[in-house]
Amino acid sequence: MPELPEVETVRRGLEPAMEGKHFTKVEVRRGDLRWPLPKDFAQRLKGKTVTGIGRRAKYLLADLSSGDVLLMHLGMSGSFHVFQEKDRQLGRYHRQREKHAAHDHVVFHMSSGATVTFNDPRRFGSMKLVPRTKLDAEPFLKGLGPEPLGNAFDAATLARACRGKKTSLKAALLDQRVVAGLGNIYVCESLYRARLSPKRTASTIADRKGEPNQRAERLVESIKAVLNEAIKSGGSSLRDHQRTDGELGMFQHNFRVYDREGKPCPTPGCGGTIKRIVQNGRSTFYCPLCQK
DNA sequence: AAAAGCCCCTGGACGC
DNA sequence: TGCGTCCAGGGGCTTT
Repeated sequence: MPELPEVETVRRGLEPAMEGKHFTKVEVRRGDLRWPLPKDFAQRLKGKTVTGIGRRAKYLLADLSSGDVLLMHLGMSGSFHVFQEKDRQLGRYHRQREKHAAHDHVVFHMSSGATVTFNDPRRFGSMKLVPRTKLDAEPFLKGLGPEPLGNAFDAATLARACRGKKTSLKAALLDQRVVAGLGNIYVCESLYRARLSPKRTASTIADRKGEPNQRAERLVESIKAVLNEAIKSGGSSLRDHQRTDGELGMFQHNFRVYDREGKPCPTPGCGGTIKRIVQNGRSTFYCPLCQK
């Protein structure tokens, strides 16, 4: 489900509930997520204080007073829900949770009285405890490319990463080693805004020396703009993504191409029709007329 | 080494 | 209403 804007939305929702608080109780109802949680998972969290919650690409990282970092990934269908004591008193907890409670796999009880529930129907999500001193060597994080919203991500960086790549631009942008945090939606939307075809060979945004051309400039600008707008809207809610307060993200209403097969291209004067193709086994939506 | 394919899993939408 | 089929915001691992 969640790409960078959704994960960032979740991070911001978890922050007030968890930062500076300690775990009073941790329930593991189903430990068989993408990778099984270790036997001592709950025990290693209990009593520890969350000193901060960060994000790297689509990973959430909770820094703990024990020196561990709790690494969390939402997979395709994972979500976190925060309930305050007053929610429970008002009966909100029960009303909102009963339908999905079967997939509440991990529950954090925080010293603030807040309950943080990890729900994940497909169980592609994961959690892992890593000593902070070993974070640099963490395999899941090690190969990740630059953060697309960071200053280090610019046309030169992207062009260098795409230099000599024979694969499609779409596949290159989905590759987390090239740029970290984009997924199927925001790749499609970025390519549309940059007026670049998803079928274009990735290396064509750079010259032979790997220097960026004007396509690379446009693409980087589009990526940053789309992600920033999406974060402002609380992400996109298609099937599973919700904010930690249960409210929906709103960016799906701003999709220009994603999931809009057969609809008119929104580019003024274009007159094209959004097409769906399959690349590397995943849907791509684009306008064949104005995306070259 | 790079690129593409396979798979993990559940549920919703669709056609018959 | 009850199937069966296809599809889904990811990504590690395996194969080509």
